Amino acid sequence: MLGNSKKKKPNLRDVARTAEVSVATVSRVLNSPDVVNKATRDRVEGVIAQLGFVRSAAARAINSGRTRLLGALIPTLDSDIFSLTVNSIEQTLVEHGLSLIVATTDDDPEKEARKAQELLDVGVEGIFVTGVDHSDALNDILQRSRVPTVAISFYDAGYHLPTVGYDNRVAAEMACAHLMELGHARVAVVHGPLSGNDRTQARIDGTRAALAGKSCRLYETDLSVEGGVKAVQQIMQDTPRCDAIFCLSDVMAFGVLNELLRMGVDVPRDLSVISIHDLPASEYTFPPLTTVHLPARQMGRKAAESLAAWVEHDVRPDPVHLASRLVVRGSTRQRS
Amino acid sequence: MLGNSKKKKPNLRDVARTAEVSVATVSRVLNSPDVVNKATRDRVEGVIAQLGFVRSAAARAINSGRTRLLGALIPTLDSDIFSLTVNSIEQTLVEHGLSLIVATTDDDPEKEARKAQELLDVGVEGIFVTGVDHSDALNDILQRSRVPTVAISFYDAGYHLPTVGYDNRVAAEMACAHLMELGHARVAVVHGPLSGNDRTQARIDGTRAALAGKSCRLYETDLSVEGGVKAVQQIMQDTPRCDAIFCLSDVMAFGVLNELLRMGVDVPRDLSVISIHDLPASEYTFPPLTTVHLPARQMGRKAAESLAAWVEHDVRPDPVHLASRLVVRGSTRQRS
DNA sequence: ATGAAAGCGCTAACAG
DNA sequence: CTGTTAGCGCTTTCAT
Repeated sequence: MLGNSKKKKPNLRDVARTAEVSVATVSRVLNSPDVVNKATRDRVEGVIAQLGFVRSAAARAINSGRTRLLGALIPTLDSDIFSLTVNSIEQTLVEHGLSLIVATTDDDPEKEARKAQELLDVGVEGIFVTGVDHSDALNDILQRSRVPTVAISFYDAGYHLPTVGYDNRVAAEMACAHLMELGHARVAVVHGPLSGNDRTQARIDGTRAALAGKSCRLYETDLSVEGGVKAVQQIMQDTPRCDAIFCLSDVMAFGVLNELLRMGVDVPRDLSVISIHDLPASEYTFPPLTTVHLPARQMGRKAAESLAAWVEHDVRPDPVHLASRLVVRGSTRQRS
Repeated sequence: MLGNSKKKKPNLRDVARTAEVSVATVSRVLNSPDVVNKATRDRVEGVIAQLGFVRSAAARAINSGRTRLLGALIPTLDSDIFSLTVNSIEQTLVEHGLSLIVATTDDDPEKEARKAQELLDVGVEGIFVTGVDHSDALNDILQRSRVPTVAISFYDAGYHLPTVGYDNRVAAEMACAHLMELGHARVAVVHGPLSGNDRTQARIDGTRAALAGKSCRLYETDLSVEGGVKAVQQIMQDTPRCDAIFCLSDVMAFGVLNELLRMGVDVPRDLSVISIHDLPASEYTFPPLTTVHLPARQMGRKAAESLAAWVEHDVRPDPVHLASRLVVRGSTRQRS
């Protein structure tokens, strides 16, 4: 119980005084201990421990010009869609001695711009943004601050910021190709909200292109398990005779699968279900979900490495394309 | 395109110089605009915009002694278990003008202590820790830094830190009580790793107490959907005649339900399945999962409000108990 | 209403 | 090896 509860936090000078050395010496035992006489060092370290001294991050930052803080603008952490990636980003950044501030945007461009400014205000040295479709406000803020920024979840080599992500359009095309191979002609496409979500838009574009000529009907719903459930109810009412349901995200597919089960529709006998994402749970649904694998964790790692390098060594990273691949499991089968 | 790409970031002095005023005036237009002559203010604001000046967070922090940064030590963001809470914490903190740094610990006490130190090093003013069982190292660090800290996911009024959470033991008891009401006597308990996880331990304690006298067998597995799948395989081999499976977290229950389905075991006819958590997906499993609702989002909000108040107004918050409640859905039924 | 100047806590020359 | 001292960028009296 050394807690001098009431006293203010001790600073470098306090330590120096009670250790009877100069502030420079204290600073040295903190930053390059080996340069300091063992005896003095021990004494100083003793005092530091005794006083419970902690260097002020602010003061360090002001001198070094570095905060070692990075910020991430993420739509939401409310589903596995982004939290896997954020988890991976954080773990990778630690290896570089960097910390991560998360800011959720709910796919609202205005909120995104506001939070970007807040991130800059707290002094982040780099930012992760999600997707490539942003408000002018955000682009302005990013441009004038000149803070290294990488865009994730979307690969686009021509984008003005380095992107680290997958080709959402191609992912959709892969799923559609599989559906067509299986002979499915009438497909219901279940997707989340379009506003502020370029990933969804790209997937829809890919779907439209791949399914050209076939009967394809779009169902917009919440990007959630519940959204999938609702979509199925709608679909069975509108298009009971479709061959397949294509969900633009596994999260909705979970709801679709379960609701179909509840309704007594046999997947894949009566209907194929396919999706995009391949979340950890997708391998264990009933039936196991056929889906296009998007390497969310790997994306987090790559993005973190790219931004870390940019921030640390001032090298603007090249865009990184992460290949997606179709994982055929039990929820799709040849049309009978 | 005002981007003087090569130049260094402008500072207060630069602004003052080009606006032909003193630094004090610039500082004023930034902090108390109304005190400054409209004309001067406009001019200064113009220069600020023109130069793309952004105040240094570090310098502000050094003066105010505030960083407006909070840190959260979270086991993982790899499942909905904590990401819902983190999402909610972040959203609440924004309302208080605070930012959140996330640090994942993988339920590893050592890593937790290390990350706590890192959080302090970057200057957080407050910390969220998960659970109440921590290494001495962490407790030391927390104590000497005297940084406001609240513990979440676990309610314990007697803990040395304010807790905001549920009574994990009671949650388990509620589930068991339901099972007993239904006449189930042989239950298989599926739980995640115990090491470093006091929530799990408390739930097991509650289970043991509530099920005293009944046949109850424990199955430890990964805290994941896959973990649930594996556990079922084990259970069906060991204890094929059990009446019920009690999962200590919904995440595992998802796997249990799906694997049972795959095996052709009818839930709830052949077997009841019950769990703890009530994640967004739990309402839509097949059959819908009977589970003890843990208000994860509300916990995030409460915890954030508590810590924000502590940090801002120096009022140590009281512990907050969040009631859990049994949500009976379709996965349990009277033993026949 | 505005300016001059003294710090805030620390790092980094530069001397000894 | 250790001390002196000049900043870092900004806020904040205290004058004017």
